[in-house]
Amino acid sequence: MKASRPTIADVARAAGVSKGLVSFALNDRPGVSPESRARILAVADELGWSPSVRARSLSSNVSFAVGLVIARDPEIIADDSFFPSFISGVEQVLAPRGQSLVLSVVGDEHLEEATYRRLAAERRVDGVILTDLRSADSRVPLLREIGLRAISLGRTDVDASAIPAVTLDDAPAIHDAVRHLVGLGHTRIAHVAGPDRLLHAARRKASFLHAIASSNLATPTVIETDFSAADGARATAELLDRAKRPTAIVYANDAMAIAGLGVARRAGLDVPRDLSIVGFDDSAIGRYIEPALTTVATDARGWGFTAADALLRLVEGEEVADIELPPAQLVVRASTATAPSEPTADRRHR
Amino acid sequence: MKASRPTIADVARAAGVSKGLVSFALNDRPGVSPESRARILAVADELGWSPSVRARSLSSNVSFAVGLVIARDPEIIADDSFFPSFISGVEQVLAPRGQSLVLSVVGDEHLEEATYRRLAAERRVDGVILTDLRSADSRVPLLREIGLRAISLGRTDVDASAIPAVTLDDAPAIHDAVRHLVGLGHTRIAHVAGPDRLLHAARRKASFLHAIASSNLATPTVIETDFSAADGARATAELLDRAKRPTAIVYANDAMAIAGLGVARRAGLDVPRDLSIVGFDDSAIGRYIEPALTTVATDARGWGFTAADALLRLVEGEEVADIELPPAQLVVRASTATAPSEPTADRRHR
DNA sequence: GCTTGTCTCTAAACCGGTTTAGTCTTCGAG
DNA sequence: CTCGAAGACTAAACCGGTTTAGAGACAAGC
Repeated sequence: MKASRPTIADVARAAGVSKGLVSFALNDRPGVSPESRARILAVADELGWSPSVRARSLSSNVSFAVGLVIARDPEIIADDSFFPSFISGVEQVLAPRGQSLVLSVVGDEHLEEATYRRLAAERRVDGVILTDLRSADSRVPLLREIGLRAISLGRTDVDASAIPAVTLDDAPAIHDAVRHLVGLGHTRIAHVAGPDRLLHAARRKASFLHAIASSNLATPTVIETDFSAADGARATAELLDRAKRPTAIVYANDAMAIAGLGVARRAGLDVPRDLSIVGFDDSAIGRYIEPALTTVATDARGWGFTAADALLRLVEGEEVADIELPPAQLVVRASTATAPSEPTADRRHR
Repeated sequence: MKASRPTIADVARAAGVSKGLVSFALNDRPGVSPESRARILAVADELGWSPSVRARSLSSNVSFAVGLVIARDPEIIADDSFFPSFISGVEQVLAPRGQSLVLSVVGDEHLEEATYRRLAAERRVDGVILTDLRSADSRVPLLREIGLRAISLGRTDVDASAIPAVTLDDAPAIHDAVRHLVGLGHTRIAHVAGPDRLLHAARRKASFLHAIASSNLATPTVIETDFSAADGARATAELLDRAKRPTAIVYANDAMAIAGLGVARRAGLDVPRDLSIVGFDDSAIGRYIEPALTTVATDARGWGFTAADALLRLVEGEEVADIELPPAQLVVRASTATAPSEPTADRRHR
């Protein structure tokens, strides 16, 4: 009539063996006779024994959990469909392996370092997944200092060998997007980019600029944003206000593209007749708005899956090499069309 | 030159006292002279000591973590802006108190029970926050069975006293929305509801029906969905296909409202001239689309904050009573307007 | 002077596992 | 027949904290 759950000692007593042997048997380690092993497992099962992570963590110096620290304004996370999909991919790996995900959302980057330090000091997690890499990211030396293993989404520019990366190449899709627009006759194509300090945002921007250059177009306008719908709207308004406004805009995420579409419409423009719009993310909403959003699909779920799997392998001591996922794909829908003939350029404003 | 971090024993040795006394001093417990306490704290600080949650958890039988299990398809979470805001509110309470959030995204409800059981069996968390309550929710008896403390978002219909609830009343805002539409001359107002088995979705539907009834309108059409943008689009198409199509639609979330707007547009309708649309969530994107979405704002962040705070108090043994948050608020923007005069009802379809 | 009580502190048990050192059998090789 | 090695198993240490029982010092009360 024990109130609390059975411990390994209870199992040992019931099976008539020592604690140590039970531990061996339960962990599939050699040195246990087949009969004893079977009996121990049977008894453990009968008693409804299950291991206490607490005890196991303490003695084996392993947390059986991985961390994910997201340093973004919650509103921006909400606008972005990346994280939910990403996290579900991570879970898909963790759950069957008995691991947990410790999530921290820290709002601003100043609390970030403290959060990683706490995770490491308290030994809450065995490793972390690094997202939203920044240029000269201070987390790379920080993680080394506090001895926390990590996998990064995209390669860091600090010390590429320090942290294994799972990469997903945006460039081909962005080139395709620009080529697609150029093919439709667009020559003034602008880019509403993410924060320049975020490597992936910078990389998308660079890919964009490169694609424009290789199409022999003039240097385009690029406006930097914080990835929020609000900032996407502001950037769009700014672009449309220009004397020679762009006839196409490539956004760094769907939320901004959708907000931009709203702004364009309010400015009296028809999308895609007067303005073509390309998003990035392939969010569900983009498929249903009118016009349906031409966008770039990245496999966020697969990214989470792969990163989590790599991290667990890393934590278990395996050497993990960088992993390259299939590149992002351009999805052409209805928000892009033939460029307007020149005169149209003045139908703007009110 | 110790490689690993200092333990309480190191501090004790350095301060010339016993382990036990160090523990007392660090936990602000009586029975330590002021001088000893000061010295111990100074030494601990100097050595850079920080507690190991692992050890602390094992000996004190407390996990210092709370769980959140989300049983939804990841795509639906991505469409929904609730969880990111909610989680950031939760973090705001947890982080300063040294607690962690263990997140599980389980995709479908069948894995849910196993997840809770695992969380409890492994003693990963001290309590959980229950979201997306269902009618006759099996988690209520389950949590009792496995002895996991919990706070629920909204009151359960199983045994209201079993789990303290943090409630946020949608009804006034939904009544306001209906009144607002009725005031604009609408008489055929439909509702695109969430899954009926979700209590909050059912409650929103009930509020809607009640508001319609008290406005003396005929029983309206209600279509049930799974909350996804895709299903919102389907429901909208179905509504617009009816002989007597509604002139206004109240959606159970913004994602569906936005998808519905796209469908309406594709059907050749102008929003809000031919069809008024009301969302629910006050997502950022809704503010920027054209027309800007009339919607209902709920304080997801505050909900997370309050629920997490209540849960921690509960875990510490305090009696926690139900907490009622300020009700949701209708936000009128541009997607609602005067009802079209009757003939308009036939401009639909292609 | 002796008891009682309070304060400060130590030693040791404890939480529930893992791991190491070492004992006891058994069996094959020489 | 003896020795060595392998296999099965036990006892005990250990992880890093918390908590309890109790020791010693000292002051107050009778």
